[in-house]
Amino acid sequence: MPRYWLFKSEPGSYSIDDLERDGRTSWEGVRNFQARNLLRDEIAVGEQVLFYHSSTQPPAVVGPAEVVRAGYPDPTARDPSSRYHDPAATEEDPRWYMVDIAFRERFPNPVPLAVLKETPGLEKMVLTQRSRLSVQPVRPEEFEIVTRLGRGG
DNA sequence: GCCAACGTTGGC
DNA sequence: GCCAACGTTGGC
Repeated sequence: MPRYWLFKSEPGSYSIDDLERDGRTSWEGVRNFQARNLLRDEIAVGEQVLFYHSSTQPPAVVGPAEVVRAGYPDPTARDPSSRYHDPAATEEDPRWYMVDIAFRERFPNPVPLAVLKETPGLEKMVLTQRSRLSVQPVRPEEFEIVTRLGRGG
């Protein structure tokens, strides 16, 4: 049973435009243990991801993407020149993980956070309850509702 | 720019 | 192992 996820990114850092241009990308830089555990252990190839723009006006889900490579060590953790460098990461214990995702679609109608908050069926979304988690699970019915809104229906 | 929420760190 | 201090995220 495939599962669904939501990945947050500040568009100034990496946006849906960047993903569309690149085709695919590695989701580096996640430095939160709960999110790390999802990336390392749970998220599987073929699963769908809602791409969310945070810290922007308005914050919104901007389109779906797809997981094309499952969890593997995030090399930026061991790169001293990276802003994501973590001295605690070693080859034996990489500490931080990432997955690769591919562009699938850009919503004609990005779905703002305010709309998510007032849409029936989305009351329990992790996004509105534990908003700071940058990689989070999405229920199948939530994915369905959000993609319908994003496609304009 | 403010500030609430909350994850992480470190002293004890 | 607790918990206060601190830092970061992210909506507003």
